[in-house]
Amino acid sequence: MANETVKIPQATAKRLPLYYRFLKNLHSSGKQRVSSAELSEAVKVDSATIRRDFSYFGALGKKGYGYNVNYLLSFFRKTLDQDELTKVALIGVGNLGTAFLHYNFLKNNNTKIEVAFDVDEGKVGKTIGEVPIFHMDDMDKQIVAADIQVAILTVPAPVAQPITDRLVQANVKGILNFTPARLNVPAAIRVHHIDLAVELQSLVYFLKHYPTETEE
Amino acid sequence: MANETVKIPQATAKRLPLYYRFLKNLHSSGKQRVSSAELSEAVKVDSATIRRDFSYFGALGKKGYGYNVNYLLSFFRKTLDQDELTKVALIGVGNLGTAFLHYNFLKNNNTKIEVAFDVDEGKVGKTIGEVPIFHMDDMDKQIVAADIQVAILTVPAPVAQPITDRLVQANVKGILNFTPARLNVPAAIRVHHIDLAVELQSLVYFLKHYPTETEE
DNA sequence: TAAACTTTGTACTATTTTTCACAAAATCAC
DNA sequence: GTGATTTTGTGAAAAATAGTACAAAGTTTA
Repeated sequence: MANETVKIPQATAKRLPLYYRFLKNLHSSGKQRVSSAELSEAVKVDSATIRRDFSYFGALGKKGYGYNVNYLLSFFRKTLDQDELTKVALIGVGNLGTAFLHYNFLKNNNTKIEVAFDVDEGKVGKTIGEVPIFHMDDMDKQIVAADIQVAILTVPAPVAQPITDRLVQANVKGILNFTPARLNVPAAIRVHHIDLAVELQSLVYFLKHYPTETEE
Repeated sequence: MANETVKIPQATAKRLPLYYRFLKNLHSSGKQRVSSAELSEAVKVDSATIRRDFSYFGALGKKGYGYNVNYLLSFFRKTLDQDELTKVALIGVGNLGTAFLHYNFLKNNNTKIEVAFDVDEGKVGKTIGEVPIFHMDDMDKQIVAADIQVAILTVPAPVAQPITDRLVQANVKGILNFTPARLNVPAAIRVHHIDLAVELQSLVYFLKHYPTETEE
């Protein structure tokens, strides 16, 4: 499962999907080769950092030439397990949840939202972006049955923890948490936290206190 | 404007809004005092890190006692400029944009979405969450007139850069970018980038390659 | 073929962030 | 009031991340 030889630094691992997307862009625009300097310009990451990131996977480039787009792309496809589908459930079909359902993650991606859940009877039974919406009461059963590995949590904050407990029970391994709640989960479960209000506030803080500073 | 004595580390600055929110919770639940250990449990940040973060602002706590919730709260309110309102514009009233408009940022916060823009004539003229929606053609004029400082960018990727150029022209100082595009802006403009697809992909990568590892 | 040029991969250095661990100061219990 | 307990604030160490600079190895040009 963990099939790389060396442990990749977390900071690097977070940039991989970004690299992958830009490589896809380059590929579809017909580009054959690319240098770390060009890539740097596009993704706004220092070119040395990019070369270092790539080097964790071995020597992927050629001196004086750069990187072969096709080679790099197929390498990353393997590395990011683009061939292996990860099944996702969306919990909470509010505005944010609906945005996710329309945002078709399946395209060229290794994740697919298979099912969505909500308490609103007006939504249950409908389909958004080809994803069927079920009632929250059926969540646990359905998630186990469909062998869902990841949940996107877009529910009101007060119910975030109890629902999380149910997700853990249902064998979910990762949670993308959009609620402001900080979730309590066993160590084996991975939670990524995206807090929209905090993002906006911290942007404002930086604006006021770091007048002209380097980027995030 | 930059009114703290010392430069606060960026990592610390990003945690401040989080601390602030949990302090508000504690306050409204009637708690008088709190230790770094308790806070650590709640926000999932190491207690030593919390103490260090606080210490950048001076000695806010009392040994053997902890921190006074009221004192800390009013201190952070000042520090985070909760009294000073930052005006925000929302560009692109799709699903994600609509989610923002319903998410009433005004409550207890220092930011307010004043106006929204879209190209869809069906949306122009309407109001969502008390925020009026104007046509994109009027954006530049309106943003200058309303003295908007921050823009939330929830538009399709292909138009992200041209719209950004207009925002820069209109004197916007910060952009919260939800499009996959990496924006080119002058050094003085701050861009925070939240890439939903990348977040999901990197969660999946961590799940597959770091079986039981520490949190993000 | 040879000289000029390009670009990687990485040793080394710098910076940032986190954590340990403990003295000092205060609280708490009785 | 006194001793046990709690908890901060921070020096120092460790860990993580980023950036500089350059030899090496290739490409390109002519």
